[in-house]
Amino acid sequence: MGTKQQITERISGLLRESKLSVTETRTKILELFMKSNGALEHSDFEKLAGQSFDRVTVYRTLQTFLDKGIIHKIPTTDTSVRYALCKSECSEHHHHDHHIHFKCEECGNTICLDETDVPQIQLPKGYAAHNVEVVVSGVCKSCK
Amino acid sequence: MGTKQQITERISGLLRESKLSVTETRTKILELFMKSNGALEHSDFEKLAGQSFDRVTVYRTLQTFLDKGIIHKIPTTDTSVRYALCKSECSEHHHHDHHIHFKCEECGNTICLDETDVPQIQLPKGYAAHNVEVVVSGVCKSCK
DNA sequence: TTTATTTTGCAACAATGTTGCAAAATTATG
DNA sequence: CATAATTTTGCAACATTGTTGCAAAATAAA
Ligand SMILES: [Zn+2]
Ligand SMILES: [Zn+2]
Ligand SMILES: [Zn+2]
Ligand SMILES: [Zn+2]
Repeated sequence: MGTKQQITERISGLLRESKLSVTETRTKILELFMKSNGALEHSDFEKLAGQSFDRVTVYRTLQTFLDKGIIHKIPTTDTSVRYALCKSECSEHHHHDHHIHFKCEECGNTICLDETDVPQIQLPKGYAAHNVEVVVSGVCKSCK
Repeated sequence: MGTKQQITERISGLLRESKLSVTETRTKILELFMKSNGALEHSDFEKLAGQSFDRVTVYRTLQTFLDKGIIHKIPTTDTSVRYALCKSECSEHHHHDHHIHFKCEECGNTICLDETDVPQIQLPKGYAAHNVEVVVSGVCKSCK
């Protein structure tokens, strides 16, 4: 992972590449993403940081990161929305997250399985697929 | 589909099989599901019926139908939750919805593709899969 | 019909998400 | 570095969504 100093510089670079001002909140939120090994949901940010963020700022920050292709959303069957860091291939107008997601029923953690490709889906005639989202639930490595 | 009379009787039967009282609200909500060819989200119910339901009753009704295996949830990347009727194989303690879902980017409609099986997913070592959710987005038959 | 049980609707509340705007922070410029 | 231009933040106020307790109403059982 590197030293705290190196991470901070990596984050600054990432923000500047996306033409975003380097601010304290954005830096801290990206740090949280990098430290956590899973997806985060909105309520996590206000807790995880110890310090409490302004809710509005968090909403706006996440939206900005989505727009810039820094993070992506993971579908759920509850009302929460989960977010995870994108890989470097994602950019402002194009997400390239060709991986599936796994949600552990034990620990509740949701992770990106970057090495697992999304499957080909044979749709009925007349349907055109642009994007395929796969979320597998079960028991993860650590909880087994 | 059958006459209105037949549908009402079918609904009564369904409710009684699930050991639920046959009430006006439950009947109307099930009618909406049967009439609509796609998934419904919470806000749909209060509009679609013309008449306005009590919000609390709708929440409780949907939760009851979920518990009894009458409807299932469909994952989304926004905060809304979508629901669709289960096939007859689903029961109180076991859902058997082995199909994928399709969300049209044009009309916004979400439908169950009952004839399309969920794919086999090869997970990394150490992960156990219990359930696989697939949501394909694109352009549907009608919008093509 | 009467009684027992379940369901509903209301009120009150809690949680989540949005908007406008002035103050603060960051970045660009000379 | 100092100043100006731009972007971001935090607050207030509001809107939407979801939850709980409880008495009244509806349904089912006797
Ligand atoms: Zn786990
Ligand atoms: Zn991911
Ligand atoms: Zn369509
Ligand atoms: Zn379905």
